[in-house]
Amino acid sequence: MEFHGRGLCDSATPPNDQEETDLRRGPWTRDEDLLLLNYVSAHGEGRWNSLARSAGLSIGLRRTGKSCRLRWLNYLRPDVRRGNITLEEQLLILDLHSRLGNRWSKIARHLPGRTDNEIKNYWRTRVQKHARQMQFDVNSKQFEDMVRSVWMPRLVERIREQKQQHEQKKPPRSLESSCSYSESVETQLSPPPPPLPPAMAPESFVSDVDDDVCGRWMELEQGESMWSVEDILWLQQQL
DNA sequence: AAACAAGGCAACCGCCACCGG
DNA sequence: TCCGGTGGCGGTTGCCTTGTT
Repeated sequence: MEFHGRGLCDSATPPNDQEETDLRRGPWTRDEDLLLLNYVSAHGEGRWNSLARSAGLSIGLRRTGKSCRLRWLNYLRPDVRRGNITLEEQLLILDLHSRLGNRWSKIARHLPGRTDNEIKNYWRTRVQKHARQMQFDVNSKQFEDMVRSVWMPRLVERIREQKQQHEQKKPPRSLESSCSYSESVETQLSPPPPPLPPAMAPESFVSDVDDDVCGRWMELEQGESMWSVEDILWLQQQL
């Protein structure tokens, strides 16, 4: 879906007179984006409040420092990655969330190009929705256990299926040497994340993933929704 | 075609930790 | 030690798009 939401207004509709004299709020215009981009490329990140003051005086960017920072981090930063959350990313988010909880910024550090806001939105709109559909409290131990013991293995299964379909369409190519799931996460998604607490996943699950996830994190660009109707039926059979 | 509902996501808000004076 | 400024973080809001009736 091509959606700019509150994030981008057409610059042909300028703010009204009252807003001209005050700090602006709401959607950013293309002109504002350009001003911020130019300023950051010239002066670098950080010191957002002084940036806002300076830019407000000199180039007419009437935004708070907080607003500038948020716009830069979530939208304008050159390494921001857009598009669907891939199956591998879904798996990683589930895994990390089970260990870290709602520490979105920490989770985001393990997914290059993804912002904490994006991951948070993904969790709230997709994961919580399906938890509700299955009548689970998303904060319960029961839900966490099911994510680890049922949903994550299912995701791995789907990754495997996707891989097989992928390889049927492409000439075979050698994979990197096999490594564990956790190793693959640590090495494929730079920058290197801080050490995680010991995995709570059953050993069978961890070993299950070994050769399947390793070496393929960057291959599959196009994700799909986490749970289809078939998935939910399948899960219900497992319970 | 219009009205409505649901989904998705950018942006805001309030709190907190950190740092320098 | 205190205090104000600043930036980071998680929760929440509100608007646009898409799907359905």
